[in-house]
Amino acid sequence: MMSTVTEERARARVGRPRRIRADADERPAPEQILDAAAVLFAERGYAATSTRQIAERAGMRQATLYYHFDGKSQILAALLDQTVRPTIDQLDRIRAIPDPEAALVALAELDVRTLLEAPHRLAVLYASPEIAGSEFAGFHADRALLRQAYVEAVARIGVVDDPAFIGRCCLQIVEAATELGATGEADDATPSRLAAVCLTLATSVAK
Amino acid sequence: MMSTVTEERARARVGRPRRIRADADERPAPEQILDAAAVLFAERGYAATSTRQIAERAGMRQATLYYHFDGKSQILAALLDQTVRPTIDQLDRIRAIPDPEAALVALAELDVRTLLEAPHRLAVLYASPEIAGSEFAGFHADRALLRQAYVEAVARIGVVDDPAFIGRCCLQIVEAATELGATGEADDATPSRLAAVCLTLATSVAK
DNA sequence: ATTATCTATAGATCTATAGATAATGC
DNA sequence: ATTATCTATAGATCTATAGATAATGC
Repeated sequence: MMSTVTEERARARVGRPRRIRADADERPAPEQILDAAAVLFAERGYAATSTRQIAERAGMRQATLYYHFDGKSQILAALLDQTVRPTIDQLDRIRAIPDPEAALVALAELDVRTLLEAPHRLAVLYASPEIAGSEFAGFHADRALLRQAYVEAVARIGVVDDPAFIGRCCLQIVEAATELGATGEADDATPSRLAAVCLTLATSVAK
Repeated sequence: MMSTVTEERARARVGRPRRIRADADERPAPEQILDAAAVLFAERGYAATSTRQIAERAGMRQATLYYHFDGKSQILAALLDQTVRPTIDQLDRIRAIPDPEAALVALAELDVRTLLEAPHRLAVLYASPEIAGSEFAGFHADRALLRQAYVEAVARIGVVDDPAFIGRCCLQIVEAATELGATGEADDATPSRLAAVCLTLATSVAK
């Protein structure tokens, strides 16, 4: 009964305390690790980032990472998942939008927003051979679902000859968001502008 | 005088012979090294490729690389240069094309062809944080020249409101070539198709 | 007892340099 | 003498595991 009156005091953490106290960061350790890793992976790449650097930035010792993740690749896999999950989860809702043009725009806008909000714009790694390995097969399968959704959306509009190609181009344009974000060129208007570019491509008869 | 009659016999190589004879490869060592490195960098990334792996594939011992290049980063720098040099060298010629639309198409087609012909489509590394370092500043400066050329080309056409943004999108579309090439989706028609997409973007009034 | 951390380290790298060596060139 | 290679290695990593330890929970 008295135990309910612990509002003010931060809940004491179970387990041996950290040696380097990253004070005021009350988030669970896995979240701190993912956040630290995202910054470093996006800044210098996956292979060039060591587990020691990740741990240091997360305020813990290198070996502690392995209590929370099975290995370095699992950390990246979790992060990559965050860059596609929100969009994937809404694909059905988007497919149900009656107006085909509105559906493509909705898909592109959502995707751009997801990429820009993803931890430290991790999608800069998308094209990199660093993530070609089979450890990341789950991510690649998800990204294929997304690509397919663009192709479908373009096909539904029904203007262009080759929806597979144009859908692919749309995905490419949307993923430009990450680079725009990284160089500070992105703002609130970016999602709708990139979506407008996709719509232009999907509704212009090839000359 | 007699020395001119050495056609048939392969010219004997100066220097200690290689231990592992990569027979029938008569190219100069630096070329063999660049070729080996391009394959590996494109397949697994820069940081994840060791100098030992490069040397092995090039048919020599790891230390031998350092006779020809100052270090691993110089190898990548030389390769990156090859992915932009042919286009950069022709920028003036392209700027001189009288018809603005033809100029944009020529720029995009040339660039796509350069990217597809570059050693093992090394441009897959373009977006990667692995090459963000200052060792590659020369490459980044060249790429900025290219980006500027797209913006200019779009501005010359004079249809869209925001040539900077649309030019940026064109560059992104052109660089899609590398990924298309890597997944086997590219063919002879790819340069003109991607160029057509750029033209569509540059000549469609935003809706 | 359970949890989350720590210290310490094995074993496998990796880059770059030093210095020897085996060819050709003159 | 010059060139292009080799062998050997220093010194600095890096990932992952083993096992100890310092908290809370019951």
